[in-house]
Amino acid sequence: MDKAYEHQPVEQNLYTWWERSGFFAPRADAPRPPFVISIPPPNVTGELHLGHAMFVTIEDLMIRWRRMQGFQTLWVPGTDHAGIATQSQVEKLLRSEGTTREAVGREEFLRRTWEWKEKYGGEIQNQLRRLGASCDWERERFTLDAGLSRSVHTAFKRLYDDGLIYKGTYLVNWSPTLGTAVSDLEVEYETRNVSIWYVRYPVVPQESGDGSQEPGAGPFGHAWGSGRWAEGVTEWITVATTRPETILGDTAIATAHGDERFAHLLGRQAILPALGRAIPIIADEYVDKEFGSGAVKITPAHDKNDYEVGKRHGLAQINILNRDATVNAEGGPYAGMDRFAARKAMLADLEKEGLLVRTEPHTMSVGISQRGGEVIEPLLSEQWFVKVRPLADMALAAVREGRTKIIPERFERVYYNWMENIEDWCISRQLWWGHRIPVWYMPDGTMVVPGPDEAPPEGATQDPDVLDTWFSSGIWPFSTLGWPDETPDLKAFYPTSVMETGYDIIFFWVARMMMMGCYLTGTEPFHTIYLHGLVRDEHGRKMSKSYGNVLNPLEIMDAQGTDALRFTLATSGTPGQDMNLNPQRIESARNFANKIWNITRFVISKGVGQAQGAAPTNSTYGQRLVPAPTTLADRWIISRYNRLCLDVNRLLEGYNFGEAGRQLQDFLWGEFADWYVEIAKVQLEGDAVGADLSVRQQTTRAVLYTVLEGALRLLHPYIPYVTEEVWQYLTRVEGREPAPDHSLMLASYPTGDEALVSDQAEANWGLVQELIVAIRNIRSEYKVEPARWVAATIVAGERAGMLREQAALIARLGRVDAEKLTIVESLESKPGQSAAIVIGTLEAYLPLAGLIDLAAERARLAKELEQAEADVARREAKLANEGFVAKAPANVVQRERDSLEQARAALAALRGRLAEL
RNA sequence: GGGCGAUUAGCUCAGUUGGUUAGAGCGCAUCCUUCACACGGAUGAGGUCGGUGGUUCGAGUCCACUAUCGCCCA
Repeated sequence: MDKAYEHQPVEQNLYTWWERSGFFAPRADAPRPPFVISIPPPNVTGELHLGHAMFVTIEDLMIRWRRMQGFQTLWVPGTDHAGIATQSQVEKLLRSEGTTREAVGREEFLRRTWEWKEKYGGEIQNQLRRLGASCDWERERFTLDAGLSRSVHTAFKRLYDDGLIYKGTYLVNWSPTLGTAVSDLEVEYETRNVSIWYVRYPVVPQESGDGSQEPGAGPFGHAWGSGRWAEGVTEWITVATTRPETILGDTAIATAHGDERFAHLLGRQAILPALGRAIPIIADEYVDKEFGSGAVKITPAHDKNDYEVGKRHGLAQINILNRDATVNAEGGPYAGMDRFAARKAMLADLEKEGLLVRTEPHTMSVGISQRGGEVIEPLLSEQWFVKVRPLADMALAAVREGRTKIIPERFERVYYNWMENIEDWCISRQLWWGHRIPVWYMPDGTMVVPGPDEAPPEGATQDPDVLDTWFSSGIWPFSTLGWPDETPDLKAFYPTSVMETGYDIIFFWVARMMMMGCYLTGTEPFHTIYLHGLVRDEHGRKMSKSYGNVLNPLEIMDAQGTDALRFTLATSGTPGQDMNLNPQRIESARNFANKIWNITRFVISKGVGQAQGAAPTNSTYGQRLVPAPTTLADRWIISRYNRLCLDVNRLLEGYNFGEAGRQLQDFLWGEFADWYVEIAKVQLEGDAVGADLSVRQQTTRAVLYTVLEGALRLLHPYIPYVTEEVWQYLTRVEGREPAPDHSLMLASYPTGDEALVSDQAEANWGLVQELIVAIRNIRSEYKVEPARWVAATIVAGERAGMLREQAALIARLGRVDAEKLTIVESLESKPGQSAAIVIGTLEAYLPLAGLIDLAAERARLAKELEQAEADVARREAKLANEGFVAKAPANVVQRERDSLEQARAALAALRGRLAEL
């Protein structure tokens, strides 16, 4: 083994070996309970980012842990066709070739997109492999593959036949640059500083009938743009609007009920600027008297609220925009202009005609396309919708009744709130890349929805639109297992166990899977939803290319290793909480991998492992450890190890992956390496070999082996590569070919044994540790050269016997000369020129002739005395409190009494010592 | 407008049902190239746990209010 761990040569070899050996596939060799995860499918042409690294880390952690526990684990991988994202990429490519998708036609466009997918799709899968993902690649799926397309078709047909899918003309969110409708979820809202314009409309004089005019002409016949359009008008009504161009689509002006300012105008008509159309002045509950001028223009085809008002009053819906957001023929003089150009032109004309009363600054929430970033246009168009209420009710019940749990729990409320207020889901997209809506139209316009295995009728044409990508993602947990067919996989692995993903797609994806799963399969698609937080930069900023603070997981893996990245992601945060990723933490995690490497090097160098001829798989402490009396230190580390096993299992069961990982690191580094390895060096001393090893030496080796090997198992789900690599070194027997399945990832996960946890061993060794640290502290404070072995006298009362047994360790680890270490029950006269240590009832003296400055020693002890006094006072007060003694649990009170006793002893000892000096 | 989260050491974060002296990593100071590891070891400094009030024998932890920052929904 090299001196330092080099991840580069290790990772790819191990992964290839694991994958080729079929370790990732569920094992059918014995009846085992299943544990199943469907991967959140990344965009097929996407590139790995930290969000992917995050989900792979957590999901692989769960999968490897459950696999080692003996579950029949299946992690289904796959990719998503990502309609808009992929189509945009290919359109960009076409543009660079000077053409467009419309120009090349649908068939050619799809051919090009598949070509694109073949070229760039697949990269992401290899990147997931680099992360160590132990998913079953044999079962990999793609949302647009034949099987899944059939599932999508089946789902559509079922919902359609059940009356849960309908087509209709409604106001939808329109993305002009993408040229498609998007769902409510795909619109983000941004508060913007805009202007609000007050525009006055002429009111039709009472005597002039219906007020109809020549198109475009003002009330007295002057043309729009003449500057005289409003000449002669005597009565006006002023509205406030942020979108003057939509005046072209106005079909009413509304005021609040009972607003006296407008009472006399109700029932009369106003004349639309530019178009000269007469529109009614009405009253509606929607209008807020206090807002703007108190009167609002109503444009039912271009605003959600206006749409509702329009429906209440039977107003016409006039669509003034084309699909590219240019003004259509309804816009009269503005036809052909872009929506924003039309706004400018309209404002200029209003000004010219004297209709623009004033302009005020205004803040409002603007709908932005999540994908393209442009302003979303509410547009009236014919689309397909899912009637979600019945589905949502089933999905709600599944969580309410506890059949599906959400972790962290607080997201359950978010889920309820959304499900309860859900609106119908617009599922049609005016795109080409995706599942084409399986509806055909006969020449007479009749709709036909054949099943997936039926041919569409002769002469029928298929609906041109495709389905929202989330529609196919919504059935992912079961479509990937073969649904609607009752395949063996579906029977064995559905419903799945855990859905693990970021909380940012709880509505987009998780909620939709719940709805679709509950409805189409009659059961909740997973029992647990675990939501992780978002990865941000070290100062909590969102990572973005424009900001330049993006960390690339591939670069991190190259530089620090996959384990370093995984361990950092797994242990830096808590469930559901955003994580500020500090690159220094990744470095620490890299160092941890190196530490593991070197601990193993040490253990192996001591002849543990190969030389023992160990048969390690399924080794446990009970079977492996030489059944001989062990030292206190052995009992201590064995106790700590077993406690760790119990704690880690408990934490993992509770999805506390971070805490479990941190405890593993603390144990392996802070206890095993920092203490037990040093202890082992002492316990292994002597030149015996082979059968001549003393029992103590054999036991030490067994403990080293057992604890390290167990810790590697515990850590494997976190850092699979380094643990597997060193485990191979540790467990392989020289000259013997390992079994083909000799892999840490298939070893059993340690459970821990309560019987081996010893509070007494931990307390006793704890005291020894404290004593050693105190000796080192004195050495450090008095600047004793490291090479100098000091003398020490320890006064330990009834614990003298226990400490005497540890004399060799105290001497070595505290750098005390073993010849000059005395441990006594009590001491008549205390040494003079020496530094004193007081730990409860235990005292120790280090004669440091020539180094002790009496004044300094007095000051040092005085400081400790001060602390001891405060300690005693605090405990006395606590125990003097009747409420505490009466109400606190007995063990807590007893512990307090014991501590007080110790503190008093320390106080007395310190006072005595100070008096002597 | 409704809801959620965060606020703990210089920085990034832990702290599981309330119970000894609140922890880690990085950074900092002093020392150590002792035969597993300088990607290391030893020792240490550093925090009135955002604020106020409450519940309790006891609050970083529970409750109320509040400040700041962030997010979600409308």
